[in-house]
Amino acid sequence: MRDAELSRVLLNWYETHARDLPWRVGPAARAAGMVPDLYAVWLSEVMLQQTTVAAVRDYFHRFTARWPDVAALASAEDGDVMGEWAGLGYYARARNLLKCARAVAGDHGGRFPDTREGLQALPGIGPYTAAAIAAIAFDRAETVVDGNVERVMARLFAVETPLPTAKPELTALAARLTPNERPGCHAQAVMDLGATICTPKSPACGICPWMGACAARAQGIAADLPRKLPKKPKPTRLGLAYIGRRADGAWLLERRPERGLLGGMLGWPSTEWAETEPVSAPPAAADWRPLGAEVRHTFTHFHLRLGVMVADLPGGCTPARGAFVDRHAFRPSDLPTVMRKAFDLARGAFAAD
DNA sequence: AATTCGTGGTA
DNA sequence: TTACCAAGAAT
Repeated sequence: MRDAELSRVLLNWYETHARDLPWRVGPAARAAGMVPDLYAVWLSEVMLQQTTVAAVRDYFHRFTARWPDVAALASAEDGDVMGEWAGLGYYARARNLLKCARAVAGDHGGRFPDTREGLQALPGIGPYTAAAIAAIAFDRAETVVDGNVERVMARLFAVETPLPTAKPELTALAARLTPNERPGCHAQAVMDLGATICTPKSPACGICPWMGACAARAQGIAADLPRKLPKKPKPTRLGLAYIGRRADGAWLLERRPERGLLGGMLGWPSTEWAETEPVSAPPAAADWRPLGAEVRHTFTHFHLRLGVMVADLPGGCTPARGAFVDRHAFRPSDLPTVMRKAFDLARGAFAAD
């Protein structure tokens, strides 16, 4: 099958199998002249970086309900945006989201650039996201290469070179298939194919529109591709978190530094997380007592075993670190997951109010 | 160029 | 329980 033929077959499949997503204008509506909302496309693409559709859905609805457009988001408080992002992970995305919104509102007259190059100059928009927005929102013939596309191309053309070495080769193959007609639908079609048919494990080759053309399928190695370089083992780090409540019910919390792990997020004051036994570092003088249990949490590159210390803090308490958050202002949902897990473990240790 | 950066679902 | 994986970007 020629490249143009492959693209046509895929687009036909997409007409009837496109997933219905909140931020998407489907192929029928698009053919009728509907255009996706640029803000929705940008927001969803950033949220979808290394994140599943299922995890993104509710966050997308909450963000768009609270901040309906880029101007509203640009005017938001940092802490509100970080709190709304809490639990979704990769928090640099939220910091860059705000930087990007403010750059668009301030430097670009409230309009996103309409080219891949212009988009990629913005914070948090890399090669994938720039191409995706250009293709989906502006219907430009840009080649979108995400994990789905890499997998689909590796199988369709039986590329046995392991990732990430194979990335340039897979990008070139994907570019070959990018049509000048309806490139936005094409980009979403390849990704939908990867997400629903050409899945990482046990791909549904039997119902794949590209079954007849797939080289890996012909060789019986579809499920073995793409090959990947072995990854490094994750070490285990140890730490202690301090969860303190003042007599009036206020909680002692700390805004984490902008850079690094959980950067910009609210959290419990804590020791360093290292592979050695943590050195005690209570944020305020009090009778800290250990909980009987610890939080186990796995980050991208290490496992964490987080011990939890709790204390009732006196009314006139002046902490060395962190600040008190009023009991009514504190929302556990503002915390990143590891901190919320610690709170869930500890809350029973405090007297009910 | 290699590291860093989250989380929840799944086998 | 463990390891793998997902619409990657920044440094």
